[in-house]
Amino acid sequence: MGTAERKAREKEELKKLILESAKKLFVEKGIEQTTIRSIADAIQYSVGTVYVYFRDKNAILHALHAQGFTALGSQFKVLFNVADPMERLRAMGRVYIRFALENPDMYDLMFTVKAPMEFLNDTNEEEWTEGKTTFDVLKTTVKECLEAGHFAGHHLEPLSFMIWSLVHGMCSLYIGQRTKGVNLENPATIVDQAFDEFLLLIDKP
Amino acid sequence: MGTAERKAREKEELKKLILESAKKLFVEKGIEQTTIRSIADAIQYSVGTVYVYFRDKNAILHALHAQGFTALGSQFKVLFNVADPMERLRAMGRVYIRFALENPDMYDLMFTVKAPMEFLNDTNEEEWTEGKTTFDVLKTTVKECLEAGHFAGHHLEPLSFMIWSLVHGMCSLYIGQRTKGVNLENPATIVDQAFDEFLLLIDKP
DNA sequence: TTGCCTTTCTGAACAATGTTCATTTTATTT
DNA sequence: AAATAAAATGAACATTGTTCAGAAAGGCAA
Repeated sequence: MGTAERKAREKEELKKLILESAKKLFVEKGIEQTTIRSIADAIQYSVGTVYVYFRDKNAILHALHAQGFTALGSQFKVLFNVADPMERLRAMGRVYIRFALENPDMYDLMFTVKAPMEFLNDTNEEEWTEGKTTFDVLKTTVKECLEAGHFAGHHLEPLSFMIWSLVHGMCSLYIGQRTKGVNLENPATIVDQAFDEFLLLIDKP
Repeated sequence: MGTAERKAREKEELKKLILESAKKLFVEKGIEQTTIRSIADAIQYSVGTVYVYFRDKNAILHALHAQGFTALGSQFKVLFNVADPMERLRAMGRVYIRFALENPDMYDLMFTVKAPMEFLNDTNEEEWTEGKTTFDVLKTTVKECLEAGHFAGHHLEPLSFMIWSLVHGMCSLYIGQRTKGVNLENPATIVDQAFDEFLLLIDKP
């Protein structure tokens, strides 16, 4: 019987369709406008059908947030063509910042919105795989830096977390409109300027 | 006529009462449970009355967020008894982190929730006074550090923003449950450990 | 084809929320 | 005591996520 197989495929495709539609709405109109009804409207199915394929809205937002990590991760992968770990680390920072500022809503979903994490809690998942994987990429590079003699006296995990926190903090404050109090000549580049300060700090010795 | 005066005072007091009740609910039950109805219930007035004193929920949340900045600011003030600017800078970091971890919901409201900023936008306010004032306190200390010969080659504003971003990033990721991917011996102290790494970085001669 | 069963889909209905505003209640002034 | 002003009310509305009994569609055996 190829029927069961076909049905499974159709199910999978409808799930994909829901997700595509959700993503389109999310990117175009933001998280607020991405309602279950608007998704259902867009794919021309009823509200109830959406709930057949996703247990709740958190599940949809978690799936979207995972897509964000895939996108960011594939950008990071490219950077492993850079042999020098310090140079790669700098490039990762730039890429991260660019990604955040070009996709603010997606960035919010990945790193600040509660929904994706609530989904993990609700499904009793211990680990935040998406974040862990991406963080491991950073750690790998930091580790190579340490092995190359940089960051003498530092420790891998907390140092990596510190670096991540730094770039995240800048992006988070900027996207969250918390940079109004920081008066610069060119406020639009505050994040890049601050990152330069960090590079200056770690390049010193 | 002392009537008008008394009325004004009564109005002010009811406004305060609403805010106190809102804060209590906010601290005890979090932002989600702080609904207009629950506030109205708590002060034994009707829903409509709340709207007589606050244009909308954003206005209430903005007022609460301002209280948070007052609290944090008064903790910072104490630190100006520390003469050495570098030591004061370190202490500010500790105080900031402690404040964030001890008042996660308030911290969220101050630095990540959109509502307070939307209130500013809606009321056509250009500046984010609360944030600016607190950031100025940091800048003052960083400036003194620069004048004392530390951070050679750095620039005040972006350097200050970088430091703020660093501590904010750590707190933000921790509170937002994004530290699940960072496996440490003692995960509860990840923020402090990462801050130590930062201190190690800036203390290098 | 017909009738039965399973799967899929539907959309009305519910609860919770922010918000509004015509009406009522209370207070003040004349 | 009446008239006026101010303050408070709460029913009603729109919008959300969510549920679930029933309808529709699809597959399968007689």
